[in-house]
Amino acid sequence: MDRTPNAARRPQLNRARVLAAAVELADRTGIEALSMRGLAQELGVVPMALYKHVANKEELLDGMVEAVVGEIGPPTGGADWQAAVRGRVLAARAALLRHPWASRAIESRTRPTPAMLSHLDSVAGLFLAGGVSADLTHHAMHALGSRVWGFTQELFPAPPTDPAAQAAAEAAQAATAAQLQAMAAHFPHLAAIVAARSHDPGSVVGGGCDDAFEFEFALDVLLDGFARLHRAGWTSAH
Amino acid sequence: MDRTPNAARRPQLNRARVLAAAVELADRTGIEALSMRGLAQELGVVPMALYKHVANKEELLDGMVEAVVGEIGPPTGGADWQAAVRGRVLAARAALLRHPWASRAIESRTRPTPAMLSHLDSVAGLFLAGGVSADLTHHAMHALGSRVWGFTQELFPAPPTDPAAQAAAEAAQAATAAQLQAMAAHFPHLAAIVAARSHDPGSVVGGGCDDAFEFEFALDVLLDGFARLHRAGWTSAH
DNA sequence: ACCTGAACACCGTTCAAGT
DNA sequence: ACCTGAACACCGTTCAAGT
Repeated sequence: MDRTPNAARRPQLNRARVLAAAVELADRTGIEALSMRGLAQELGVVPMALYKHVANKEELLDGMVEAVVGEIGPPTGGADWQAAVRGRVLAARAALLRHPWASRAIESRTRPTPAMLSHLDSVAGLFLAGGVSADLTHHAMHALGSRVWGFTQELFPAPPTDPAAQAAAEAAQAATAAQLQAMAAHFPHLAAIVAARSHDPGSVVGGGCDDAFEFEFALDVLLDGFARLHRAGWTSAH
Repeated sequence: MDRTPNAARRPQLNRARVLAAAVELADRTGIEALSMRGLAQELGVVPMALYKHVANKEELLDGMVEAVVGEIGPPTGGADWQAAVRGRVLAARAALLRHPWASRAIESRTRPTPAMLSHLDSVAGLFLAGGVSADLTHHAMHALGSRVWGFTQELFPAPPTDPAAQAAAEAAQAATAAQLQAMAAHFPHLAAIVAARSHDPGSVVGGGCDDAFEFEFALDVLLDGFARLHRAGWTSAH
């Protein structure tokens, strides 16, 4: 058999293989470099062959997000609601850290996918199971925002997800002493708080901060705030 | 004079005119539809003419962000630090709401622009002037994240900034009764908290929530948390 | 049913040439 | 000094054709 040259060396294309290859390619080259044509080439196939398995590029990205969000796995019960939500958010973060492009892909979606809704539903369920009102849970979920996916838009601009460009950006970011002095002159308050940063004296902005610490600090401030409002019987008066 | 046909009807191109036209075009058509070629056409000029005034598209976007962040204006002093920071963040939000594409443009920057650094410096200055330690200020700024620009990645995916696509998305989002029941069956906790939303019973996800309320709710939870840590003499042990 | 080839309507950007 | 024209190396996607 092997009627076509392609079938001789490749298993038949299907949606799962297309999505897996797209995830792998994005892991390797960044989301900006991911194109239908490049993905087709990776699969040893002509670009139009992909369109039998995904309707268009938007649906490809939906499928990739679905795959990553699906990695989060089911919630582990037991703890109080504050610890349970914390654990689930950090599990989402762990999944996203494995795919640096994923936060950008999630941001670019214009509609939630089933796996996204399922994850949100499970987080909401942890609040409600802990006795938090639907009203407070609703506003708490909004306040978490993209933090329920394990990321947030950071204070300083994000480095590109393309690994090569990322290395270049980090090299460019290593500030000289002169640049540091110029910054201190123009932005004295920033210079003061940058001096108070947790780690890594080698870089000035963007790098040099402990991402995990900052993420958990903010998460805990929010969760403590929610707990306080819950204990006080808070309701939005609407 | 009027040597060229173009000079007869248009003032000479310069960086400010290019940036102003880009901002206006993005306001009207969305950031996704903004192209160097489209912008050139808007200005009655050939695409390559733009490259005398901006190095490339990235620098064009830098300039646009610079323009919007520059609209925030200088801080108003007087109040306690918590109110001062709150006011400044809401001023940033007001500027960004005038340009729906601006949050996406800020997200896409890989390096802070001078106006961005200046705004960050002014916010840091408000904390420090209120007696908050550089250490706590640093982590508080990280916790605010993109909220210092007046936006955050919301829980549900963002509608496209292109006004036409936005209208289409909203129409598609108006859920039928059947869809609502299906959602309640699959995602019971989401259904429960959506039912507790502030406003607008006509839509199910994404719409239907009071953006201003959610933004200020989260901002106040964070600011209250920072104030509490400040009063308790909190330090990160590093 | 699935893949291919050629084509269309776009991009950002370079280079050499005009005035 | 500033703008133009033609070209290059890309995009996503359509349509009609192959097997």
